[in-house]
Amino acid sequence: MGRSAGGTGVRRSMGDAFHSDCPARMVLDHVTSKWGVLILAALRKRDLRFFELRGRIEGVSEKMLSQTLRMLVRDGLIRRTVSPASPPQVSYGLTALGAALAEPLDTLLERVRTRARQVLAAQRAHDAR
Amino acid sequence: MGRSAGGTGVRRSMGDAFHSDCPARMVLDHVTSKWGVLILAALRKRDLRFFELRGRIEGVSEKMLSQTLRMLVRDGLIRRTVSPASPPQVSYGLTALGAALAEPLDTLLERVRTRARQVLAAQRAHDAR
DNA sequence: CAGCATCCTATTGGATACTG
DNA sequence: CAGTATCCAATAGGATGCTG
Repeated sequence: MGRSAGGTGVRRSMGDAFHSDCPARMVLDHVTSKWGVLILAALRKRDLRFFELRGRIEGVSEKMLSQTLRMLVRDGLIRRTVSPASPPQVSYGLTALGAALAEPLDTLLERVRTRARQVLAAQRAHDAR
Repeated sequence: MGRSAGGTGVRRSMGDAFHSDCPARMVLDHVTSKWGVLILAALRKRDLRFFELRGRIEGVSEKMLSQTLRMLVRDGLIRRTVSPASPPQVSYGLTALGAALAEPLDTLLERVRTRARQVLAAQRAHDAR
């Protein structure tokens, strides 16, 4: 059966889909979400503003950027700071909690980058049969 | 523009959606996929058979397990070994390439586990407003 | 045991347009 | 600049049933 009748109406925002039981699984999904990884890794070097993030993370839409940012801020992994100015200035940075998770993610990212070609080669070899 | 006309018929299996340009992004998505993380981390200790993986990774369906496994094998991150026996015996293990990526993933997983409660607390604090 | 095929829904996420 | 809202398409992924 499952939620054949559309569920009992629980309608949370994002990523809380079915983690009511295992919190770790929820955090993992937030953190390894398509844009979450890239955002967390990008913020390791220094705090960044919205448009800086958008520029650094290729292919992200404003919608997904703000949506993911909101989620990670709620999770306490990212801190949002607003400086009162005429052109609004908002910057995002890692909290201690966020930094602890961003570190292995950044390591992963580096390793993925240096090995992407090998994976491509493996795929071609595999498909050759 | 984009794929308004349904694309030119390119129909690959999984995860290759729109990574024709950036291989690293594709690898990242495979590796941080919902079940990919868990599979890679689970195989760090030792090789496991299909049913062992299914047992260790709570909530995974056979479909997603075999689908993700197939993808990771194609990527050259996981090695699939078949022992000829009357009840078929297939075991999965990390390749050197897979191990390099599984390590930071496992670190991430550990950190997520120990910090899940803090995230939950942050969410509650955030929602209180 | 170790899977694959089919059917179907929920979630992801892109495009576009608008706001403080 | 820093978003939000709406609409819509693609995909992830669960349920179920079958096979070597």
